Amino acid sequence: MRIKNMQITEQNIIKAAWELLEQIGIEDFSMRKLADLLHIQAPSLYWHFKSKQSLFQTLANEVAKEALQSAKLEGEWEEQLYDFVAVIRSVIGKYPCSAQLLMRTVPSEPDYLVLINSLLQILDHLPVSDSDKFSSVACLLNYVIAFELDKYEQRRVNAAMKDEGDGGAQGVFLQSLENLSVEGPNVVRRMYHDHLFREVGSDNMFRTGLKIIIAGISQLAREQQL
Amino acid sequence: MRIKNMQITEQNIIKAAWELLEQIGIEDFSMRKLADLLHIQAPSLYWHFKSKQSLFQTLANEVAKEALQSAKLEGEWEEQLYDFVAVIRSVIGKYPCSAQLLMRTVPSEPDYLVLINSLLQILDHLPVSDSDKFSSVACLLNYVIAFELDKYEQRRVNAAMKDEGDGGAQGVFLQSLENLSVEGPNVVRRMYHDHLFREVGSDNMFRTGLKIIIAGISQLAREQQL
DNA sequence: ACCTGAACACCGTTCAAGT
DNA sequence: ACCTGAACACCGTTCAAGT
Repeated sequence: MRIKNMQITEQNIIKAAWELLEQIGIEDFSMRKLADLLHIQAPSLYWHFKSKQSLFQTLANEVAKEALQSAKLEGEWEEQLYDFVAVIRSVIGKYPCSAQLLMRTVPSEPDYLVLINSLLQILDHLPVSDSDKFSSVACLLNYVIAFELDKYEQRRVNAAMKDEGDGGAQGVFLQSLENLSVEGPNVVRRMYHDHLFREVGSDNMFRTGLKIIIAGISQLAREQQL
Repeated sequence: MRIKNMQITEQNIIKAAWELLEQIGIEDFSMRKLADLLHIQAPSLYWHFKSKQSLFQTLANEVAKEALQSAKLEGEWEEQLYDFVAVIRSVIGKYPCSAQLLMRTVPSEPDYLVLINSLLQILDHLPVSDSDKFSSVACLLNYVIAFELDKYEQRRVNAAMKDEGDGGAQGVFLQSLENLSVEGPNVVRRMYHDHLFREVGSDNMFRTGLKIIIAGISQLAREQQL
């Protein structure tokens, strides 16, 4: 007996799934817990989605869809690319665990394909081979997904190390940081002491990486033109 | 009773783990199956490794260690970077599922830190901020890991779609490819028809992406110098 | 020091049966 | 058409007990 006789539809399964991802993360996400949240039994979910994987695919596709809707394509191709990827990032930031979902999803869902197509369109007039365009788009997409993934991992690790003493993972990390047997300067340690690790996932770092890739694509086009 | 009285050591647990990853992939990897392969009971593994995650961390660290050993640092910084990342890629290709292992591992293991340090050292003399150096290295590392990950996914999906008719995932994919409701040219479809998707994971694509990022870093340094 | 047996608290998924 | 109960074949991990 369901509370308030609420209808179980694909749409509110999806809504509950986002909620659950928000609450417990993707590692602990289970079909049983999702069913609990909806006040139904776990096997019922399988009438609406043929597997957990296909539910995840649907969620990933929703992210792609929203990114597409939020995109505004204006200005030069560099600007278009920059803004589009920034939009993708903000959408990934909005939906919990969406970077992981996109990462483990093969881009076969329709909206994901349209997203890739839109990125390819921006580059289509550049004087480079199709193969190079493809590489460029893959590079950009991987970048934004991996960036948000790292951020998530960083937060998770920080949270886990929060209440530990010197014997914990934090202590081990600091120790190996100090004792790195490297020839030449211990650059990592220097950066750690400059609190640079706190910047992981920051807007500033995001922009830098994105600028690197776009400048690289630009250079590729320049070389072809000769 | 173990065959041939073989000693169970961390080293041969690790060896067996690589074997198991090779045989069944990371999705189906389990501590019980690993124990079977070693002819011991699953709980015995927990005397040597405190968790599955820590075993995976150790494996990831081995990959970093080998990449470090294989690296030869010669030439200009662009060349050093290019060669180093290429070496990392070849090592990832050698160890089964190592891209996934690196992806889900936070770089706290010593050799992984040394690896990052080595990459940072290559950039250390460039006239850019520490933050930019850090972004650059993160960009490169994410690139090579994501590249090999995509390749693995692509193979997995292709294998799964192998023996399916029009009704299967392949049919669905082709259909949505044809029917993409896009404004402007369907670039994705064009590329598919040019067999460009088969190139995913190719050496050629790898080089292109790597060149893009390194050219981008180069540009960053040039801008700072003014 | 190193290993096992039994158990705990979970999974994803299937399927006959219910309404 | 949509949902449930019971079950299958698994997981990771703990822990008292054995040698």
